[in-house]
Amino acid sequence: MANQTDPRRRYLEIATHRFAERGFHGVTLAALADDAGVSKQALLYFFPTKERLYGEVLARLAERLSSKIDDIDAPTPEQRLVTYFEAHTNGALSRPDDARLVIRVLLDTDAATKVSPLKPYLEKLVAVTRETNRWKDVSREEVLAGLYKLIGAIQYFAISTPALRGMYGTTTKESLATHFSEQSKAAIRDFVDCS
Amino acid sequence: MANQTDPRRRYLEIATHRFAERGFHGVTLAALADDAGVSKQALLYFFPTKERLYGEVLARLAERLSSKIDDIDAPTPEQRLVTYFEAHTNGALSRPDDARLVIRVLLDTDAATKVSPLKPYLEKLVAVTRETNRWKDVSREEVLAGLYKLIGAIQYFAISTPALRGMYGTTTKESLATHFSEQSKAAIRDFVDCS
DNA sequence: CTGCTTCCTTACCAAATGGTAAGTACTTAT
DNA sequence: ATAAGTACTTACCATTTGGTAAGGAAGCAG
Repeated sequence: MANQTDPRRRYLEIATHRFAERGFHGVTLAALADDAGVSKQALLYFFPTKERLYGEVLARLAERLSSKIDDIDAPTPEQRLVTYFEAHTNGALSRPDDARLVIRVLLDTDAATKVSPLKPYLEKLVAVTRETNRWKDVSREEVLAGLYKLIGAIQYFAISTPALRGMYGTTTKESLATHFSEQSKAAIRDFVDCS
Repeated sequence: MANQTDPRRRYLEIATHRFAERGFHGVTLAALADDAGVSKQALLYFFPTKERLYGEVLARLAERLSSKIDDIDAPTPEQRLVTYFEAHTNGALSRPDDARLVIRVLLDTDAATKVSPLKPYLEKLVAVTRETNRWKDVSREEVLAGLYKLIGAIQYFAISTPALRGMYGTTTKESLATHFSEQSKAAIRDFVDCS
């Protein structure tokens, strides 16, 4: 596996997990190095600064988000959307790192930031959605608002799972996740072809 | 106004804003002191550590969240819910500090954290919801999952507004907010009395 | 006037943090 | 055999960080 042979990539994966978990300011180079079992300078050999390392983590995130839309192979736009959203829901609930990173990016982005790593992903989602019959003639803004309502709920729940486990225990959290998953799938179908 | 006479409270309000904006690790005591126009030690006079200051910020947040449910005066549980959610949507979109704080708490809470400042708020929401006819005989888990879907979308959009303004400009962001607000209100009514 | 409380100041400090400099072991190409 | 590149290491450093110590001005009670 590449983890064993490509140190640069390995460090990026460790950093992705930690930044997702604790945010940019909550992570130190020393902690990352410790995670990887190397010295700080092993990281600085590949990434000149902490900011640049974080930047690469976000660039890879953007790439993953976009490619998960592109890689879907389904005959109709409607099926593409449903397939994507269901996969996204399952993925976010079982491995919430990307959802956490996305939300951290949104939290840390102020109005002065003109370029966001999330923009291509959002644009792509809007484009795919507007290929469906239901959303064909709807304004970009209205489509994006609808997408936000759907994705927002999923992302929000996904990042809450550790907190829910802490508050209610594992079994209750599992039950919540099951209910949420079902309700989300209904919402997805509703989004794609209702009314 | 109390801002002029009660320095402790004034510091708490400044801290609330900054912690919402940048997170616990993204804020330094020196920056807060600078915001307030005093020295670091002015803050440490009232709050022994940064952690305790943050703890008080979160305690006040929890108090605000709960009281916003309690303070609503409406004849039926259904109306209470609709009133609450619509006020919450408007509030979150116009002043997203609390939404940001809530999401930061969720992000920073791991499964080991048994006590969350958000728990009383969630419990209260579940209780009010289960007073309605629609949710009367539904399990707590299913109710909470439904609430999450509704609130999650609103919170997620609320914290995104600066990023959306940065990506698309003020006018598009306003248009998005209007569409989102409308769609949310429909979802609220749907949640309370549909099917 | 004195003593007490409130709210703040300057001076200081140890630890942590991001980052630089210089050197080293191992592999690969010539 | 040697030069060059890869992937590190230890040693070090300036700055920032949360926090301590000590003291002082303003208001107010006796």
